[in-house]
Amino acid sequence: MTKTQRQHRIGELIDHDVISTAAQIVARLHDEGIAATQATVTRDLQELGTVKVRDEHGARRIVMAASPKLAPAPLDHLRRMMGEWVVSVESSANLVVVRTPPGCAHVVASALDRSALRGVLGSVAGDDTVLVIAAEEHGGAALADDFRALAGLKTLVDGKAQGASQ
Amino acid sequence: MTKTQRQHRIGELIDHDVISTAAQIVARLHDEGIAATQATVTRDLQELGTVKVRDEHGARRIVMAASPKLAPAPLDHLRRMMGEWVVSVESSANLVVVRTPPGCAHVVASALDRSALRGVLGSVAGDDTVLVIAAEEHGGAALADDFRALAGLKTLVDGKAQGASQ
DNA sequence: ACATTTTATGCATAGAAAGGGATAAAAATG
DNA sequence: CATTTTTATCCCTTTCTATGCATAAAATGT
Repeated sequence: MTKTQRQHRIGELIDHDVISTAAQIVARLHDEGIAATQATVTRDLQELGTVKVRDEHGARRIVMAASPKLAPAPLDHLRRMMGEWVVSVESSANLVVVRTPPGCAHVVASALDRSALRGVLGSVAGDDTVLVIAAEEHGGAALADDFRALAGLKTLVDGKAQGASQ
Repeated sequence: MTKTQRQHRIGELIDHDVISTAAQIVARLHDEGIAATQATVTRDLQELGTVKVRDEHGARRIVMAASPKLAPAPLDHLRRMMGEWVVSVESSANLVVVRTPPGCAHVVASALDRSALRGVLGSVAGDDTVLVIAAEEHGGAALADDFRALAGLKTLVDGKAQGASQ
C-alpha cells in the first residue's frame, strides 16, 4: 500500500469515527492489514492537515482542520511538490506565475494552499499554470524567489539567473 | 535542476529549433549548464511523447506528437503516477471511477491520456476524481483491475479485496 | 505541580527513482 | 545492402524518500 493510499484511509477513519490518538489509528490500520507505526501516522496526520479538538461531548478528537491554514502541512511537503512539478517561476508586481507540466498545476496550487508559506494571498490554477497573488508587504519578486528556492530553481539577480552551473 | 525542469527545457528547445538527435539536445543543454547524457535525454523524449518527422524542407526533426497516442509515454510513467496519486478504483458497467487526493485528478488523467494502456475511450478529471470510460470490448471491471495493478491496490474478487495482507 | 500519555524528531536503514556508461539494436544514410 | 549514426536498454551507482526505532519534548490528565 502506498503512502497516499494509507493517508486517504486515515482521512476516512478520522472523518467517520471518534479517534483521539495516533496509536488508535495504528490499531485500526493494523486490523485492516495496513502496517504503520505511531511515528509514520503522526507524520501522515501532519501532512493531511489535522487538528485535535473537543467534540460536543467533551471528548478529544482528531479532525481535518476547517481551513488548510489552521493546520498547515510541513514545508517539506511543499518543497517536494514544487521540486517535482514546478518548471519555472516569474513575477510581475504583486503576481507570480508558476509553470508546471500540463495537468499538474492543481497539485502545486493545493500544496501552496496547505502550506504555511507567508506572503501568499491566494492562487488560481489552470492546466499548466498557477497564478499566485502576493501579499502587498511581501511582494511578487520576493515570493517568486521563495518559490524558486523551494523548487530548486536558480534565483534571479537583475533579471538574470544566478548560481553555479549544474 | 530537476528532471521535470530539464524535460520542460527540452520541450521548449524542440518547439523552438530544428533538432534531429538526442546528442544535439545534450549539447544545447550543456551550453546552458544542464548536465545530461544521450541516454537520459532519450528517456526524456520518450516521456515527453515526441516523434521524429520530416519537416517541410525534408530535414529530420524531433517534435511533440500531434496526439499523445501517437507517441505514448512508457508504462512505467503511468505506473509511477498512479502509484503515487491513486487512492481507490471502482467500476460500474463501462465506467471506472478513480479517486485521488484533492487537486491531483488531472495528473492521473494526463498520465492516462499519454499512455498506451488499452481499453480507455476517454477520461474526465474533476478535483479529486477521474471518470474513465472503458471501451465496450474491454469493460469497466477489467479496466479497473488494470488500474489497481498499476496503482498497487488489491484486485477485487466477487466485490471483495483480494491478496495477502501487507 | 507532577505523572502519564502522546507527539515530534534525530538517526539509521531499506527501497525507489534517476542517471551514466557501455553496448546491443534499430534507424538512417549512401 | 553495407556502413554509419542514433536510439534503446542493461547494469550499476548515487541520491532521495519513506519508515521504524528510540527517546526528547509537548500535551493531557489528575
